[in-house]
Amino acid sequence: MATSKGKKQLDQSTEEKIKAAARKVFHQKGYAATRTRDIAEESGINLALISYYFKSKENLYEIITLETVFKFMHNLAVVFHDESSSFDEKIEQLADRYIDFISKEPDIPLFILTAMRNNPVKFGDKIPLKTIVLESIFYQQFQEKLQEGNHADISPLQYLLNLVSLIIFPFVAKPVFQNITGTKDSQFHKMMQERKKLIPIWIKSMYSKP
Amino acid sequence: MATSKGKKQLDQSTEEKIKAAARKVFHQKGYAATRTRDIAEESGINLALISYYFKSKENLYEIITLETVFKFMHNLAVVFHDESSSFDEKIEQLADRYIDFISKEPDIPLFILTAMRNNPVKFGDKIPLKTIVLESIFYQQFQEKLQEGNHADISPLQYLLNLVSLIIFPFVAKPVFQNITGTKDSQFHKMMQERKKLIPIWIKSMYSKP
DNA sequence: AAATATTTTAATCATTTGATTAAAATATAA
DNA sequence: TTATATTTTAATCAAATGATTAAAATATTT
Repeated sequence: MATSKGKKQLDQSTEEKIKAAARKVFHQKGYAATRTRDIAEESGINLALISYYFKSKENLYEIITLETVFKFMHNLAVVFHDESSSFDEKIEQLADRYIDFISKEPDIPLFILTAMRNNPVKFGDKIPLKTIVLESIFYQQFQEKLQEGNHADISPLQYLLNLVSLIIFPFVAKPVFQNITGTKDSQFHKMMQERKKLIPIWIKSMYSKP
Repeated sequence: MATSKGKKQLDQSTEEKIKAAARKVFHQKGYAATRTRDIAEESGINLALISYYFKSKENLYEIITLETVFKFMHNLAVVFHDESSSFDEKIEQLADRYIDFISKEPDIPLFILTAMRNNPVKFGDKIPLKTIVLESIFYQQFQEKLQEGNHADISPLQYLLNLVSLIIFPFVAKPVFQNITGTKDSQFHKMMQERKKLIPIWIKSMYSKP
Protein backbone atom coordinates (compact mmCIF):
# COMPACT_ATOMS: atom_id res chain seq x y z
CA MET A 1 0.00 0.00 0.00
CA ALA A 2 1.22 3.44 -0.85
CA THR A 3 0.37 4.96 2.45
CA SER A 4 2.24 2.37 4.49
CA LYS A 5 5.84 2.55 5.61
CA GLY A 6 7.41 1.19 2.41
CA LYS A 7 8.04 4.46 0.64
CA LYS A 8 10.87 6.81 0.04
CA GLN A 9 11.30 10.54 0.13
CA LEU A 10 9.95 11.14 -3.38
CA ASP A 11 6.88 9.08 -2.71
CA GLN A 12 5.82 10.95 0.36
CA SER A 13 6.56 14.15 -1.42
CA THR A 14 4.10 13.28 -4.17
CA GLU A 15 1.40 12.32 -1.73
CA GLU A 16 2.00 15.54 0.14
CA LYS A 17 2.02 17.56 -3.07
CA ILE A 18 -1.44 16.24 -3.86
CA LYS A 19 -2.71 17.04 -0.41
CA ALA A 20 -1.32 20.54 -0.48
CA ALA A 21 -2.94 21.22 -3.83
CA ALA A 22 -6.21 19.65 -2.75
CA ARG A 23 -6.18 21.73 0.40
CA LYS A 24 -5.69 24.90 -1.57
CA VAL A 25 -8.35 24.22 -4.20
CA PHE A 26 -10.94 22.75 -1.84
CA HIS A 27 -10.55 25.70 0.53
CA GLN A 28 -10.96 28.15 -2.30
CA LYS A 29 -13.76 26.58 -4.29
CA GLY A 30 -15.41 23.99 -2.09
CA TYR A 31 -16.01 20.34 -2.84
CA ALA A 32 -18.49 20.49 -5.71
CA ALA A 33 -16.72 23.17 -7.72
CA THR A 34 -13.37 21.41 -7.44
CA ARG A 35 -12.35 19.12 -10.30
CA THR A 36 -9.83 16.38 -9.71
CA ARG A 37 -8.08 17.85 -12.74
CA ASP A 38 -7.77 21.16 -10.89
CA ILE A 39 -5.93 19.38 -8.13
CA ALA A 40 -3.70 17.52 -10.57
CA GLU A 41 -2.83 20.73 -12.37
CA GLU A 42 -2.28 22.71 -9.17
CA SER A 43 0.10 20.08 -7.85
CA GLY A 44 1.78 19.39 -11.17
CA ILE A 45 1.12 15.67 -10.96
CA ASN A 46 -0.71 13.24 -13.18
CA LEU A 47 -4.46 12.88 -12.77
CA ALA A 48 -4.29 9.16 -12.12
CA LEU A 49 -2.14 9.67 -9.05
CA ILE A 50 -5.06 11.08 -7.15
CA SER A 51 -6.92 7.81 -7.44
CA TYR A 52 -3.70 5.92 -6.88
CA TYR A 53 -2.93 7.61 -3.58
CA PHE A 54 -6.37 8.57 -2.32
CA LYS A 55 -8.82 6.31 -4.11
CA SER A 56 -11.44 9.00 -4.73
CA LYS A 57 -12.13 12.71 -4.71
CA GLU A 58 -14.53 12.27 -1.83
CA ASN A 59 -12.02 10.40 0.26
CA LEU A 60 -9.39 13.06 -0.36
CA TYR A 61 -11.92 15.73 0.57
CA GLU A 62 -12.72 13.97 3.81
CA ILE A 63 -9.06 13.77 4.75
CA ILE A 64 -8.45 17.43 3.95
CA THR A 65 -11.58 18.53 5.80
CA LEU A 66 -10.77 16.62 8.96
CA GLU A 67 -7.22 17.93 8.99
CA THR A 68 -8.46 21.46 8.41
CA VAL A 69 -10.99 21.32 11.22
CA PHE A 70 -8.41 19.85 13.58
CA LYS A 71 -5.92 22.53 12.70
CA PHE A 72 -8.54 25.19 13.23
CA MET A 73 -9.65 23.83 16.55
CA HIS A 74 -6.10 23.37 17.78
CA ASN A 75 -5.78 27.00 18.82
CA LEU A 76 -9.01 26.68 20.74
CA ALA A 77 -7.84 23.56 22.52
CA VAL A 78 -4.49 25.05 23.47
CA VAL A 79 -5.97 28.22 24.91
CA PHE A 80 -8.95 26.58 26.57
CA HIS A 81 -6.80 24.06 28.42
CA ASP A 82 -3.99 26.36 29.48
CA GLU A 83 -3.61 26.07 33.23
CA SER A 84 -1.41 29.09 33.72
CA SER A 85 -3.64 31.76 32.22
CA SER A 86 -6.63 33.52 33.72
CA PHE A 87 -10.08 33.65 32.22
CA ASP A 88 -9.56 37.15 30.87
CA GLU A 89 -6.17 36.24 29.46
CA LYS A 90 -7.75 33.36 27.61
CA ILE A 91 -10.14 35.74 25.90
CA GLU A 92 -7.20 37.86 24.79
CA GLN A 93 -5.32 34.80 23.60
CA LEU A 94 -8.25 33.58 21.59
CA ALA A 95 -8.79 36.86 19.80
CA ASP A 96 -5.08 37.17 19.16
CA ARG A 97 -4.52 33.68 17.84
CA TYR A 98 -7.61 33.38 15.70
CA ILE A 99 -7.31 36.78 14.10
CA ASP A 100 -3.76 35.90 13.10
CA PHE A 101 -4.72 32.42 11.96
CA ILE A 102 -7.66 33.46 9.82
CA SER A 103 -5.75 36.40 8.38
CA LYS A 104 -3.30 33.87 6.99
CA GLU A 105 -5.93 31.33 5.96
CA PRO A 106 -8.96 33.45 5.04
CA ASP A 107 -10.85 30.69 3.23
CA ILE A 108 -10.93 28.28 6.13
CA PRO A 109 -13.93 29.61 8.09
CA LEU A 110 -16.34 29.46 5.17
CA PHE A 111 -14.89 26.12 4.14
CA ILE A 112 -15.53 24.61 7.57
CA LEU A 113 -18.96 26.18 7.98
CA THR A 114 -20.03 24.83 4.62
CA ALA A 115 -18.59 21.39 5.29
CA MET A 116 -20.38 21.15 8.62
CA ARG A 117 -23.62 22.39 7.09
CA ASN A 118 -23.49 19.83 4.30
CA ASN A 119 -22.41 16.94 6.46
CA PRO A 120 -22.99 17.62 10.14
CA VAL A 121 -22.97 13.99 11.25
CA LYS A 122 -19.99 12.75 9.23
CA PHE A 123 -17.61 15.43 10.47
CA GLY A 124 -19.29 16.20 13.75
CA ASP A 125 -18.81 12.68 15.00
CA LYS A 126 -15.11 12.56 14.21
CA ILE A 127 -14.11 15.70 16.05
CA PRO A 128 -13.97 15.85 19.84
CA LEU A 129 -15.42 19.33 19.96
CA LYS A 130 -17.50 18.70 23.04
CA THR A 131 -14.48 17.68 25.02
CA ILE A 132 -12.42 20.63 23.85
CA VAL A 133 -15.01 23.15 24.93
CA LEU A 134 -17.19 21.76 27.65
CA GLU A 135 -14.48 19.97 29.62
CA SER A 136 -11.93 22.74 29.39
CA ILE A 137 -10.30 24.85 32.06
CA PHE A 138 -11.86 27.82 30.32
CA TYR A 139 -15.30 26.45 30.91
CA GLN A 140 -14.36 25.70 34.52
CA GLN A 141 -13.13 29.23 35.06
CA PHE A 142 -16.31 30.45 33.48
CA GLN A 143 -18.44 28.61 36.04
CA GLU A 144 -16.36 30.11 38.82
CA LYS A 145 -16.93 33.60 37.47
CA LEU A 146 -20.63 32.91 37.48
CA GLN A 147 -20.60 31.92 41.14
CA GLU A 148 -18.62 34.97 42.17
CA GLY A 149 -21.68 36.86 41.05
CA ASN A 150 -19.91 40.01 39.94
CA HIS A 151 -21.17 39.60 36.41
CA ALA A 152 -24.42 40.28 34.70
CA ASP A 153 -26.66 37.32 34.09
CA ILE A 154 -24.79 35.19 31.63
CA SER A 155 -25.84 32.25 29.62
CA PRO A 156 -22.55 30.46 28.93
CA LEU A 157 -23.74 29.45 25.50
CA GLN A 158 -24.72 32.99 24.54
CA TYR A 159 -21.34 34.11 25.81
CA LEU A 160 -19.56 31.59 23.62
CA LEU A 161 -21.61 32.59 20.61
CA ASN A 162 -20.79 36.25 21.11
CA LEU A 163 -17.09 35.64 21.50
CA VAL A 164 -16.83 33.48 18.42
CA SER A 165 -19.10 35.71 16.36
CA LEU A 166 -17.04 38.82 17.04
CA ILE A 167 -13.83 37.03 16.16
CA ILE A 168 -14.79 35.06 13.07
CA PHE A 169 -17.68 36.74 11.31
CA PRO A 170 -15.88 39.84 10.03
CA PHE A 171 -13.60 37.60 7.99
CA VAL A 172 -16.49 35.67 6.50
CA ALA A 173 -18.29 38.89 5.66
CA LYS A 174 -15.18 40.54 4.27
CA PRO A 175 -16.31 40.67 0.62
CA VAL A 176 -19.70 42.15 1.52
CA PHE A 177 -18.16 44.54 4.00
CA GLN A 178 -15.52 45.77 1.57
CA ASN A 179 -18.14 46.27 -1.09
CA ILE A 180 -20.31 48.39 1.20
CA THR A 181 -17.62 50.46 2.81
CA GLY A 182 -15.01 50.60 0.09
CA THR A 183 -12.46 49.39 2.59
CA LYS A 184 -9.24 48.15 0.99
CA ASP A 185 -7.31 45.06 2.06
CA SER A 186 -4.72 47.00 4.03
CA GLN A 187 -7.38 48.92 5.94
CA PHE A 188 -9.32 45.77 6.60
CA HIS A 189 -6.22 44.09 7.93
CA LYS A 190 -5.57 47.02 10.22
CA MET A 191 -9.12 46.84 11.53
CA MET A 192 -8.76 43.16 12.31
CA GLN A 193 -5.55 43.82 14.18
CA GLU A 194 -7.34 46.47 16.23
CA ARG A 195 -10.00 43.94 17.10
CA LYS A 196 -7.41 41.83 18.92
CA LYS A 197 -7.45 44.43 21.66
CA LEU A 198 -11.03 45.61 21.26
CA ILE A 199 -12.87 42.30 21.42
CA PRO A 200 -11.71 41.46 24.96
CA ILE A 201 -12.75 44.94 26.09
CA TRP A 202 -16.11 44.69 24.40
CA ILE A 203 -16.79 41.23 25.75
CA LYS A 204 -15.91 42.31 29.26
CA SER A 205 -18.17 45.36 29.12
CA MET A 206 -21.01 43.30 27.70
CA TYR A 207 -21.04 41.18 30.81
CA SER A 208 -20.12 43.60 33.56
CA LYS A 209 -22.93 44.62 35.89
CA PRO A 210 -24.41 48.00 35.06
CA MET B 1 -40.05 36.02 -25.96
CA ALA B 2 -41.24 34.08 -23.03
CA THR B 3 -40.46 36.68 -20.46
CA SER B 4 -42.31 39.47 -22.27
CA LYS B 5 -45.93 40.43 -21.84
CA GLY B 6 -47.40 37.84 -24.22
CA LYS B 7 -48.07 35.09 -21.74
CA LYS B 8 -50.93 33.71 -19.77
CA GLN B 9 -51.48 32.55 -16.25
CA LEU B 10 -50.11 29.05 -16.83
CA ASP B 11 -47.00 30.38 -18.43
CA GLN B 12 -46.06 32.69 -15.62
CA SER B 13 -46.82 29.92 -13.23
CA THR B 14 -44.28 27.65 -14.92
CA GLU B 15 -41.61 30.30 -14.94
CA GLU B 16 -42.29 30.96 -11.28
CA LYS B 17 -42.27 27.24 -10.48
CA ILE B 18 -38.79 26.99 -11.92
CA LYS B 19 -37.59 29.99 -9.97
CA ALA B 20 -39.02 28.70 -6.72
CA ALA B 21 -37.33 25.34 -7.21
CA ALA B 22 -34.06 26.95 -8.26
CA ARG B 23 -34.17 29.20 -5.22
CA LYS B 24 -34.67 26.25 -2.92
CA VAL B 25 -31.95 24.06 -4.42
CA PHE B 26 -29.39 26.82 -4.93
CA HIS B 27 -29.86 28.03 -1.37
CA GLN B 28 -29.42 24.53 -0.02
CA LYS B 29 -26.55 23.24 -2.12
CA GLY B 30 -24.93 26.23 -3.76
CA TYR B 31 -24.26 26.76 -7.45
CA ALA B 32 -21.74 24.07 -8.25
CA ALA B 33 -23.49 21.23 -6.44
CA THR B 34 -26.82 22.04 -8.06
CA ARG B 35 -27.75 20.14 -11.24
CA THR B 36 -30.26 21.58 -13.63
CA ARG B 37 -31.97 18.22 -13.33
CA ASP B 38 -32.36 18.80 -9.59
CA ILE B 39 -34.24 21.98 -10.35
CA ALA B 40 -36.39 20.30 -12.97
CA GLU B 41 -37.27 17.49 -10.59
CA GLU B 42 -37.92 19.80 -7.64
CA SER B 43 -40.28 21.92 -9.71
CA GLY B 44 -41.89 19.00 -11.53
CA ILE B 45 -41.19 20.49 -14.94
CA ASN B 46 -39.27 19.27 -17.94
CA LEU B 47 -35.54 19.83 -18.07
CA ALA B 48 -35.67 21.69 -21.36
CA LEU B 49 -37.90 24.37 -19.86
CA ILE B 50 -35.03 25.72 -17.84
CA SER B 51 -33.12 26.60 -20.97
CA TYR B 52 -36.33 27.72 -22.63
CA TYR B 53 -37.18 30.23 -19.92
CA PHE B 54 -33.79 31.14 -18.51
CA LYS B 55 -31.26 30.26 -21.19
CA SER B 56 -28.68 28.81 -18.84
CA LYS B 57 -28.04 27.58 -15.34
CA GLU B 58 -25.67 30.45 -14.73
CA ASN B 59 -28.22 33.02 -15.81
CA LEU B 60 -30.86 31.49 -13.57
CA TYR B 61 -28.39 31.49 -10.69
CA GLU B 62 -27.60 35.13 -11.24
CA ILE B 63 -31.29 36.03 -11.17
CA ILE B 64 -31.93 34.03 -8.01
CA THR B 65 -28.85 35.43 -6.30
CA LEU B 66 -29.69 39.04 -7.03
CA GLU B 67 -33.26 38.57 -5.85
CA THR B 68 -32.04 36.85 -2.72
CA VAL B 69 -29.57 39.57 -1.85
CA PHE B 70 -32.18 42.26 -2.47
CA LYS B 71 -34.70 40.48 -0.30
CA PHE B 72 -32.10 40.09 2.43
CA MET B 73 -31.06 43.73 2.28
CA HIS B 74 -34.62 44.97 2.19
CA ASN B 75 -35.00 44.73 5.97
CA LEU B 76 -31.79 46.68 6.35
CA ALA B 77 -32.98 49.40 3.99
CA VAL B 78 -36.35 49.75 5.67
CA VAL B 79 -34.93 50.06 9.16
CA PHE B 80 -31.96 52.21 8.21
CA HIS B 81 -34.10 54.76 6.42
CA ASP B 82 -36.97 54.97 8.89
CA GLU B 83 -37.42 58.60 9.88
CA SER B 84 -39.65 58.01 12.85
CA SER B 85 -37.42 55.72 14.90
CA SER B 86 -34.49 56.59 17.11
CA PHE B 87 -31.02 55.16 16.79
CA ASP B 88 -31.55 52.71 19.62
CA GLU B 89 -34.90 51.66 18.24
CA LYS B 90 -33.26 50.89 14.93
CA ILE B 91 -30.87 48.50 16.62
CA GLU B 92 -33.80 46.72 18.21
CA GLN B 93 -35.64 46.61 14.91
CA LEU B 94 -32.66 45.16 13.12
CA ALA B 95 -32.13 42.37 15.61
CA ASP B 96 -35.82 41.61 15.64
CA ARG B 97 -36.33 41.54 11.89
CA TYR B 98 -33.18 39.65 10.94
CA ILE B 99 -33.51 37.01 13.60
CA ASP B 100 -37.02 36.31 12.37
CA PHE B 101 -35.99 36.42 8.74
CA ILE B 102 -33.02 34.09 9.04
CA SER B 103 -34.94 31.71 11.28
CA LYS B 104 -37.33 31.24 8.39
CA GLU B 105 -34.65 31.14 5.70
CA PRO B 106 -31.63 29.60 7.43
CA ASP B 107 -29.68 28.86 4.25
CA ILE B 108 -29.61 32.41 2.97
CA PRO B 109 -26.68 33.84 4.94
CA LEU B 110 -24.19 31.17 3.86
CA PHE B 111 -25.59 31.33 0.32
CA ILE B 112 -25.00 35.07 0.09
CA LEU B 113 -21.60 34.97 1.76
CA THR B 114 -20.44 32.27 -0.63
CA ALA B 115 -21.86 34.06 -3.66
CA MET B 116 -20.12 37.29 -2.72
CA ARG B 117 -16.87 35.48 -2.02
CA ASN B 118 -16.92 33.71 -5.37
CA ASN B 119 -18.01 36.71 -7.39
CA PRO B 120 -17.49 39.95 -5.50
CA VAL B 121 -17.49 42.22 -8.53
CA LYS B 122 -20.43 40.71 -10.42
CA PHE B 123 -22.86 40.93 -7.53
CA GLY B 124 -21.27 43.79 -5.67
CA ASP B 125 -21.73 46.16 -8.58
CA LYS B 126 -25.40 45.39 -9.02
CA ILE B 127 -26.48 46.04 -5.45
CA PRO B 128 -26.70 49.54 -4.02
CA LEU B 129 -25.26 48.49 -0.69
CA LYS B 130 -23.24 51.62 -0.23
CA THR B 131 -26.31 53.81 -0.56
CA ILE B 132 -28.37 51.67 1.78
CA VAL B 133 -25.83 51.87 4.55
CA LEU B 134 -23.67 54.95 4.20
CA GLU B 135 -26.39 57.36 3.12
CA SER B 136 -28.98 56.18 5.60
CA ILE B 137 -30.68 57.98 8.45
CA PHE B 138 -29.13 55.36 10.69
CA TYR B 139 -25.68 56.41 9.66
CA GLN B 140 -26.68 60.04 10.15
CA GLN B 141 -27.95 59.36 13.63
CA PHE B 142 -24.76 57.51 14.29
CA GLN B 143 -22.67 60.55 13.45
CA GLU B 144 -24.79 62.67 15.78
CA LYS B 145 -24.24 60.21 18.61
CA LEU B 146 -20.53 60.51 18.01
CA GLN B 147 -20.61 64.29 18.32
CA GLU B 148 -22.66 64.19 21.49
CA GLY B 149 -19.63 62.54 22.96
CA ASN B 150 -21.44 60.41 25.52
CA HIS B 151 -20.08 57.25 23.97
CA ALA B 152 -16.80 55.46 24.10
CA ASP B 153 -14.52 55.92 21.14
CA ILE B 154 -16.30 54.26 18.28
CA SER B 155 -15.19 53.39 14.84
CA PRO B 156 -18.43 53.30 12.88
CA LEU B 157 -17.16 50.42 10.81
CA GLN B 158 -16.22 48.33 13.83
CA TYR B 159 -19.63 49.12 15.26
CA LEU B 160 -21.35 47.87 12.13
CA LEU B 161 -19.25 44.74 12.09
CA ASN B 162 -20.14 43.94 15.68
CA LEU B 163 -23.83 44.48 15.18
CA VAL B 164 -23.99 42.31 12.10
CA SER B 165 -21.72 39.64 13.55
CA LEU B 166 -23.84 39.21 16.67
CA ILE B 167 -27.02 38.95 14.64
CA ILE B 168 -25.98 36.71 11.76
CA PHE B 169 -23.07 34.52 12.79
CA PRO B 170 -24.89 32.26 15.26
CA PHE B 171 -27.10 31.05 12.42
CA VAL B 172 -24.16 30.34 10.16
CA ALA B 173 -22.39 28.48 12.93
CA LYS B 174 -25.49 26.59 13.97
CA PRO B 175 -24.31 23.11 12.88
CA VAL B 176 -20.96 23.51 14.63
CA PHE B 177 -22.57 25.01 17.70
CA GLN B 178 -25.17 22.29 17.99
CA ASN B 179 -22.51 19.65 17.61
CA ILE B 180 -20.42 21.12 20.41
CA THR B 181 -23.15 21.91 22.86
CA GLY B 182 -25.73 19.28 22.02
CA THR B 183 -28.32 21.99 21.68
CA LYS B 184 -31.48 20.87 19.92
CA ASP B 185 -33.39 22.87 17.34
CA SER B 186 -36.03 24.06 19.77
CA GLN B 187 -33.43 25.24 22.28
CA PHE B 188 -31.46 26.94 19.58
CA HIS B 189 -34.56 28.72 18.39
CA LYS B 190 -35.29 29.90 21.90
CA MET B 191 -31.75 31.23 22.24
CA MET B 192 -32.09 33.19 19.02
CA GLN B 193 -35.34 34.70 20.23
CA GLU B 194 -33.62 35.76 23.43
CA ARG B 195 -30.95 37.46 21.39
CA LYS B 196 -33.53 39.85 19.98
CA LYS B 197 -33.57 41.57 23.35
CA LEU B 198 -30.01 40.83 24.37
CA ILE B 199 -28.13 42.10 21.36
CA PRO B 200 -29.35 45.72 21.73
CA ILE B 201 -28.37 45.65 25.40
CA TRP B 202 -24.96 44.17 24.65
CA ILE B 203 -24.29 46.60 21.87
CA LYS B 204 -25.24 49.54 24.04
CA SER B 205 -23.02 48.43 26.89
CA MET B 206 -20.11 47.81 24.52
CA TYR B 207 -20.11 51.45 23.56
CA SER B 208 -21.13 53.21 26.76
CA LYS B 209 -18.38 55.08 28.57
CA PRO B 210 -16.97 53.15 31.50
C1' DA C 1 23.65 -6.54 -12.96
C1' DA C 2 19.41 -8.83 -12.94
C1' DA C 3 15.06 -9.35 -10.93
C1' DT C 4 11.38 -7.39 -8.52
C1' DA C 5 8.55 -3.86 -6.70
C1' DT C 6 6.92 0.73 -6.87
C1' DT C 7 5.61 4.95 -9.06
C1' DT C 8 4.19 7.60 -12.98
C1' DT C 9 2.23 8.31 -17.46
C1' DA C 10 -0.92 8.50 -21.46
C1' DA C 11 -4.95 6.80 -23.16
C1' DT C 12 -9.49 5.42 -22.47
C1' DC C 13 -14.21 4.38 -20.10
C1' DA C 14 -18.58 5.15 -18.42
C1' DT C 15 -21.42 8.66 -16.37
C1' DT C 16 -22.98 12.91 -15.59
C1' DT C 17 -24.36 17.23 -17.03
C1' DG C 18 -25.74 21.58 -19.45
C1' DA C 19 -27.84 22.48 -23.46
C1' DT C 20 -30.40 21.79 -27.96
C1' DT C 21 -33.76 20.09 -31.31
C1' DA C 22 -37.68 18.53 -33.62
C1' DA C 23 -42.03 17.08 -32.87
C1' DA C 24 -46.25 16.96 -30.00
C1' DA C 25 -49.59 19.31 -27.19
C1' DT C 26 -51.91 23.29 -25.89
C1' DA C 27 -53.44 27.82 -26.05
C1' DT C 28 -54.71 32.04 -28.77
C1' DA C 29 -56.33 34.53 -32.72
C1' DA C 30 -58.79 34.95 -37.05
C1' DT D 1 -63.62 26.05 -36.74
C1' DT D 2 -59.38 26.74 -38.70
C1' DA D 3 -55.00 28.74 -38.59
C1' DT D 4 -51.25 30.48 -35.95
C1' DA D 5 -48.45 31.08 -32.02
C1' DT D 6 -46.85 29.38 -27.73
C1' DT D 7 -45.57 25.90 -24.47
C1' DT D 8 -44.11 21.31 -23.29
C1' DT D 9 -42.09 16.89 -24.12
C1' DA D 10 -38.86 13.10 -25.27
C1' DA D 11 -34.74 12.19 -27.35
C1' DT D 12 -30.21 13.39 -28.24
C1' DC D 13 -25.55 15.96 -28.34
C1' DA D 14 -21.18 17.36 -26.98
C1' DA D 15 -18.31 18.40 -23.34
C1' DA D 16 -16.80 17.63 -18.75
C1' DT D 17 -15.59 14.64 -15.17
C1' DG D 18 -14.30 10.85 -11.87
C1' DA D 19 -12.12 6.80 -12.33
C1' DT D 20 -9.44 2.85 -14.40
C1' DT D 21 -5.99 0.34 -17.06
C1' DA D 22 -2.00 -1.27 -19.23
C1' DA D 23 2.33 0.01 -20.23
C1' DA D 24 6.49 2.81 -19.31
C1' DA D 25 9.74 4.71 -16.11
C1' DT D 26 12.01 4.61 -11.87
C1' DA D 27 13.51 2.85 -7.65
C1' DT D 28 14.68 -1.13 -4.56
C1' DT D 29 16.27 -5.64 -3.53
C1' DT D 30 18.81 -9.76 -4.45
